[in-house]
Amino acid sequence: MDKKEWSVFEARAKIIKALSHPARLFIVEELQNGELCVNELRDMIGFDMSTISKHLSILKNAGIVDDRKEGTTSFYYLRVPCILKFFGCIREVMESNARQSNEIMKSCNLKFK
Amino acid sequence: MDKKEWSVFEARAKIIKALSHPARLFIVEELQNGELCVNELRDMIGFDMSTISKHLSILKNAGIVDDRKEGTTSFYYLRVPCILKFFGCIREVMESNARQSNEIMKSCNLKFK
DNA sequence: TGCCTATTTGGTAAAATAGCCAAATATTAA
DNA sequence: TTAATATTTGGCTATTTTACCAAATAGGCA
Repeated sequence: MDKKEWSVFEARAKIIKALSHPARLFIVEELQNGELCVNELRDMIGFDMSTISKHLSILKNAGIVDDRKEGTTSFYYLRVPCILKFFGCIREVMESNARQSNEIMKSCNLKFK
Repeated sequence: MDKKEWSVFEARAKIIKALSHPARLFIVEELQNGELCVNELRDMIGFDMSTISKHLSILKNAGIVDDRKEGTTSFYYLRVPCILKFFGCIREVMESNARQSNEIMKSCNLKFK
């Protein structure tokens, strides 16, 4: 594959990678309902504030969120709402996986409790 | 956050993480056009065959692709076509990023060549 | 059986990621 | 100016990821 084409896939992967962590997924999902500051997210998620701050900077660096300063507080918000369409698809994958597991269980004559 | 809720985000993150590598994105995109074997993908991407095989197993493990054996050959195919909707959104993020860079350039009186 | 082809698996080294703590920065209030 | 608050940054360690090579596995065919 040529270098130029590969760099397109790298750029896409960078954005997706920014979403590939539970804390960051949680943040994106929460920001649907409006902006939040680092403090508030820390209280919801429970990691160290510095950890949350770094997750936010990864999302910001990917262009998924942006921030707005007010005094000493940084309010983060979703910059690209279409990200939310992602979740529908992820859900489909999970349901499809569950269906498959279910069939395997059945074929072994097992049942979910 | 409670443990159970967190595990949902972990499950989602696992699926997204499976997509967060340029080779794996390339594979998914190629599989839109029909199934391919490891060999063919190796020729297109250029990594070692064992590397490709491992990328495929990550995608399979996430439930995104599945395989069908024919003799010694494994044909891989997309199991969940909705994955493709992802790319539209990724593109939007990239365009939005480009727009922003462009505005920063402008505000510095610079232009793209 | 023994060889050839296609793929997977195990091992390993280098790089990236994630979390915490402590320290630095910045803004507001006293 | 000093103190208090909100956030970011640097440093460190532990873990995970990635890619290669070599070896193992499996099917098809002479």
